[in-house]
Amino acid sequence: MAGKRNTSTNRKQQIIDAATDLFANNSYERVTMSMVAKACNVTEPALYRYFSSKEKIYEAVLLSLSLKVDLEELAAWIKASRDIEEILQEIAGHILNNNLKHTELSRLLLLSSLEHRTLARQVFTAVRLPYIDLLIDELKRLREMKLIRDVNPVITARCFIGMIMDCAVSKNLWGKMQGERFQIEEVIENNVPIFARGLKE
Amino acid sequence: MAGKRNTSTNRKQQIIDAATDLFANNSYERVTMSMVAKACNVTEPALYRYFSSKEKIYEAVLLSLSLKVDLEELAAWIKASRDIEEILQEIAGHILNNNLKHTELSRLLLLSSLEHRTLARQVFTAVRLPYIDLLIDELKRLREMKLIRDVNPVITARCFIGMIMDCAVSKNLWGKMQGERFQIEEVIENNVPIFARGLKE
DNA sequence: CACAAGTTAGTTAATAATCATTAACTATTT
DNA sequence: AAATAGTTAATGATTATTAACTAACTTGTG
Repeated sequence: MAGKRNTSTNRKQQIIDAATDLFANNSYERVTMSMVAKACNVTEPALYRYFSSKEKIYEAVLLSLSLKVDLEELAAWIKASRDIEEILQEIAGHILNNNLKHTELSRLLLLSSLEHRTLARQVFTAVRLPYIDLLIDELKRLREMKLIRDVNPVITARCFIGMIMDCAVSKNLWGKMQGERFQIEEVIENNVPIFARGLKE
Repeated sequence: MAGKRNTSTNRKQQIIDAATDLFANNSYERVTMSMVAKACNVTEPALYRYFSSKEKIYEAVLLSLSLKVDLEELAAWIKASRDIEEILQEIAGHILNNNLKHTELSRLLLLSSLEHRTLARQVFTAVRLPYIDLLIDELKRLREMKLIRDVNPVITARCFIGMIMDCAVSKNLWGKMQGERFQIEEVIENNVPIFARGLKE
């Protein structure tokens, strides 16, 4: 009945992918090994060949997510700019389109940070903090050049990133509300300029 | 051994209170009937006299929360104002201090909307939507008076409320980050003016 | 006022389902 | 033949829920 076999690395990645999908839509405890196994077309004990526990699978999922956050390119691009609106635009676009284009990710991260207290910090650090730190630097830089007002860079950065992440989550979660459904582009186009204008001197 | 007995209404409220606390700090599946029972100093089957299932307890918790959102007073206050900054300030303050002063609540609501798909809409409607609708009206009003720019009121309102709710959640969740811990007042004082300035003509 | 009869609030003990994990074994690949 | 990828079947823990019973209140009637 069994037939073909998969290679170890393939299978491992398949498990992570399937688990990512599941954890993004259900809480940690609601995802069962049976669900993961079924999604991979194997039996539950097969999973234990690759991960010693459910917790380890979860950790692998988080790790694979944080690896995807690479801000090198974005940072380089941004540091050449002197316009806060352009900078915010780029950051928002990067969050919404590049890294969190699978919007499951933003859900997963929020969800995990809400329920797994110990992992929350690590998740936050891996995904949210890099953006915040980048923006803090930019705010300081522009402030020194007197291009923006004297705001608290830490609070402001946290707030802006939070706003964008909330958009990412809300969009798919609450979808059509008040009779209207919006595209990410519309949301950025409307909100980023508001924030940018408020920062300008 | 048994001794005193509690009245039905007292006990029911006690169960809801205890469950609110538990659901706010653990996900739905992580909260067990045993935990709820212990918190109420009764045995598990006793809970079934008041609620026919765990799900029903959860629903009762959500219901009791949504009942607490009363915007009458806030709405009256706000409609007298012609200053967008003042309006945003009041709304933010109301969210952060009045309704979500037990920050567990905001966690619980976010968490539940993230994992219980069916209840998500109902939770959203109960807690988030009233604020959004109120702000939409105000934005339209001020726009007609040419006091703010021509922005999409729905997107803008959603975004602002999302930003504030994210602050409420983030504050307690991630607490001290980047070496600094902020008070809600500081956060409002920094962010609301940015948003308000960006909206002004 | 008394007090039996019924109702309500609670208990202990059992049930059935689900879940993560392990043991022991088999088939496939190298 | 050695190593790897997978299986079936069992285990033990936890869980929500129910059954069967008991103690404490309430009420209607003499």
